[in-house]
Amino acid sequence: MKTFQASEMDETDWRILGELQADGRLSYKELGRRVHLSAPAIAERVRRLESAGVIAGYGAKVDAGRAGQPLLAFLQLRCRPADCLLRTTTAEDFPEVVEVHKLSGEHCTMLKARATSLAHLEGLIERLGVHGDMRTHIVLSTQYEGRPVERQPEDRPITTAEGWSGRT
Amino acid sequence: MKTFQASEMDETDWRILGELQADGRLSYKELGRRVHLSAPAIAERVRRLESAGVIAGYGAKVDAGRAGQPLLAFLQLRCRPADCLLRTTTAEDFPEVVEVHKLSGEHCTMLKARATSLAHLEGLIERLGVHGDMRTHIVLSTQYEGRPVERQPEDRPITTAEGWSGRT
DNA sequence: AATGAAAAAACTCCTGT
DNA sequence: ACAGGAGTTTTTTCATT
Repeated sequence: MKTFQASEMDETDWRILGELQADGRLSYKELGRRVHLSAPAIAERVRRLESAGVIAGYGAKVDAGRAGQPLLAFLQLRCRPADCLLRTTTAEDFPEVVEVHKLSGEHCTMLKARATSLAHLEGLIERLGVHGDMRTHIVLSTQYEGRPVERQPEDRPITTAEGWSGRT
Repeated sequence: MKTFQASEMDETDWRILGELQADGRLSYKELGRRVHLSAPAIAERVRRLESAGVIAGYGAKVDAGRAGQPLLAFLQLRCRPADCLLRTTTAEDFPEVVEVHKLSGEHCTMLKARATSLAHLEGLIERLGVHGDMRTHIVLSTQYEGRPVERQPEDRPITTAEGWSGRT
């Protein structure tokens, strides 16, 4: 493992990252053509990004709807600590849950789940509900998902009330 | 484009889908070895999944944290219809927003956003806030994300109160 | 980092079952 | 619908500048 900081990534690295997120099967040759670098130069940069863990792997993007799971929902769970979902169950118990995040705030967990039908979703909610209070948000439509991670612009100045400015 | 239903996917198709989601760069030969099929047979199945849109593409998986964006937040927005986010802005205005979903319920939109720092996140929230009420959920840690879409088990029977059973 | 050549690997076609 | 093998193309890697 290399010590490689995100801050060391130059514009070319970000372009490579963008291209590879859009098409993970690009050859070094084609990738080089797009970012104006030779294949060996590309190969070295990609290997560096991989060994630094910036590129964690490559995967097929599956359209869940076309794979028979058209329903998407966000479920906020406020567990009873005694039998919190994260302590008493395992990922295999809920194959429809595709993301699990621990949250700040009153709801301890945010789940993202896919289901084949409303009946399926209903059953899932019922199975999850025993672990605590739940707030369900059914997605009507998705504008976009899986947007590539890209370079962020400089932090913009934050408007601060004059009387409360942090340090002068 | 073929008329290809998700219901026609057999166990082998699901295994292929699983392997390709885990590693989108597998060769047909290696993929065939794993699911016990020859390379030509695999190639045909993969092409069928691609042209049916079940496989929407291939991409590099980027570790946002290692790419300099360690912060993740879910933002629920209840827009004023007049200047709803989805009507008055474009994706380029908010590169930190990686997902946009329209929701049922009182909050019309669920956003997922990544930021480089708390100051950055603060600025983002401020810029988004002008479009309506917002509820912010900062992710403390992510248990998992990007779980592969997999075959769902049969719908389990839903417990129904006797006196309210739908049809008898 | 670019170029060019050698080596390796992948894909596809074809035939047979 | 699938397996096996040969041929062809592409990709990767190495040496050199």
